[in-house]
Amino acid sequence: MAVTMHDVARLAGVSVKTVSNVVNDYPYVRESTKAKVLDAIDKLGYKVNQSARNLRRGSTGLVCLAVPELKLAYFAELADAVIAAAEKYDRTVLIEQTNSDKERELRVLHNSRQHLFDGLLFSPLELGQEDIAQFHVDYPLVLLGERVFGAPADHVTMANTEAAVVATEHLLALGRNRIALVGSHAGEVVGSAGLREAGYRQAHAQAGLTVDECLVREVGLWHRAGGAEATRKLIAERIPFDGIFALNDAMAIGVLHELVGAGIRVPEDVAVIGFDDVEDAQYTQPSLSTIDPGLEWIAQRAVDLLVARIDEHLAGQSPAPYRHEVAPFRLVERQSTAH
Amino acid sequence: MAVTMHDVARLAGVSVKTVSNVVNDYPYVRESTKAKVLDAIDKLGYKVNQSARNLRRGSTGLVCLAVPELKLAYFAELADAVIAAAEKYDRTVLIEQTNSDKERELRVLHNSRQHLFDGLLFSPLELGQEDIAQFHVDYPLVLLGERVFGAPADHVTMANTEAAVVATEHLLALGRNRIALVGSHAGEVVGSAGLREAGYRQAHAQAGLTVDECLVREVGLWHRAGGAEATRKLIAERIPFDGIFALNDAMAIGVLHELVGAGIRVPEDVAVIGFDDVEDAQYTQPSLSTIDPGLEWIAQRAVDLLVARIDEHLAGQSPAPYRHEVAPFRLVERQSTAH
DNA sequence: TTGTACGCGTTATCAT
DNA sequence: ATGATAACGCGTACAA
Repeated sequence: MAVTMHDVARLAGVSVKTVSNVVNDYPYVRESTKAKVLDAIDKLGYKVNQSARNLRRGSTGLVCLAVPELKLAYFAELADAVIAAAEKYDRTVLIEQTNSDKERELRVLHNSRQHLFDGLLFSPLELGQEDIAQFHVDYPLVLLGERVFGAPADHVTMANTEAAVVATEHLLALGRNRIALVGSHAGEVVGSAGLREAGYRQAHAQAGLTVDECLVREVGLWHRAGGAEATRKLIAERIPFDGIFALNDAMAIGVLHELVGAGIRVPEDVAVIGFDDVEDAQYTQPSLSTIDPGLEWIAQRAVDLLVARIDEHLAGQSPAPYRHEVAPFRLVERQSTAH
Repeated sequence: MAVTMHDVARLAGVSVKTVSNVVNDYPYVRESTKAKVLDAIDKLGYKVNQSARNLRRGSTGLVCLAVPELKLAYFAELADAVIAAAEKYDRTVLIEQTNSDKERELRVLHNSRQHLFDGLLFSPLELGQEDIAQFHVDYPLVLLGERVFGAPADHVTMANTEAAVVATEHLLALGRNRIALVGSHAGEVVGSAGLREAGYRQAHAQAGLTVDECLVREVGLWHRAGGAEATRKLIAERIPFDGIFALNDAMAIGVLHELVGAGIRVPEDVAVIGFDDVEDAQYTQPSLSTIDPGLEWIAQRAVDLLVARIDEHLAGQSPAPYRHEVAPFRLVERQSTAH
């Protein structure tokens, strides 16, 4: 059977409270007693029972990060950054994959393992503005991404539209004026697709150009395969283009693969830019220009906010006004848009 | 305050036991009472308190997966596969990153959040054969990877040496006989590096060739940057080579990047093969030949074994003999080794 | 089929 | 500086 505080207390000849004091670094413990207790702990191989501690404390020290898919480099890097940020607060991160499944997103939010984590960092993909009521939960929640705005929760986003304007302007400045957009979600207004596409259009408008709609290519799931397929079609349909703005790096990688495979030179024939600045972008052939959306910043800020909310929640305070924070972004120029 | 079973019981006009019965799908509950209880649960928004349940049950339903780094595509894909496999058993996966830090690996194994998870799936990188005593833990443990053999735990591995033989033979069959090895760990015997290098050497020996030692390149951390750097050096030192076996795909991606960047044609001038069959391997330029080590199989099997051990542990049985299972692998031919 | 009462291992509130 | 004791919320003998 597992060894408990009582066992330790008995062996050390003290009360459980004293053992608890030692374990929790309560300052007013005589050195000699502390030594006795530590000795007993060592002898018995005692480990705190987290379940009991959690029950008593009413919190678990766990923070949940819910993302669509870890296989997507962006989310793997986000998870990495969140874990690092949470560590500073001595908190463990529980990762949930929602697999772009609405059911699962709802489950994370509601049923899920309630009371298992103290707070949730949620990056929804399927739930949208119309589901805003769902985000009314009674535990600390911080939203990531651009699917939902105005929910009763803190929200950390990136400057999608502004960054997309910069990316598009970068291509335009290269003298490209038939820039294909890869990754559009028709009819979407909020959401990364909608917001980034808006930037693409805005940059064109500001340059006095009209967008040729047959250059705007729909891709549902932003995976490499989608980018590759969109490019194949673009080529097959003999639509002329001299630039491609892929709405994320995964698709851009697929785009590059197809272009180079088809003997189209990048950037000479077609300049390509992505979005995310995933590590892989440095190692594509040619290396990929992209937008660094401030991932580290986002992770750090989101964890800061969440931890603050958790403390607030545990203290029984009523919530301070919700905040919406936007990460600073940066254009990263590499070979795929060199001149 | 959070709503408890007592609140539900009171509202439904039954005892807590009945509420508990309903919540846990105990079959012998009258339909009418069940309905009353469910109704009350709904009205109050009651959620089971996991901490209390865990304490009472003596288990948490959590399984921990400890990997070096999620940013490495291989581990992200492993995590994905493990989460999927665990789901079949209704178990949640807690991911710990050890960042190739020995301290952290020990912490996961020992201090860590004992009693927070029911079992551990551990892929060590720094701990090795000399630390085998450390693996003597009193909770269910399944080892992944090739750092430690003969520990008192189930172990799921891949056929490193055999697969490396196949990869090397594949290059040799192309007529390449100056094959550089990227990712060596000098002096390592077990461990992915040692085992795969052994396969490389074995294939050469079987073909009656001797390995030119200046083709064997050391890379500590198997990241893209390491592969790129090794390739740069190989070129700078003017060492002739017509093939490269990178010991994982991340390095192979770095290798490809440097080769193509230096104007060396792949596969015409230099054929390249990797190891892991990460999704990215399909999208490099040219696409990367590699070894599919049976990741899904590994994840599934590891979870099966772990869950079995957990059940055994909870039942208080003494452990059945430990098993060592080896996943089936497969050579994946792509453009980087086409002829 | 349902209710009562106790214990899981901690931490918190008092005392002393 | 330390000890006795009562919660925390749930599951489960045992009883009814």
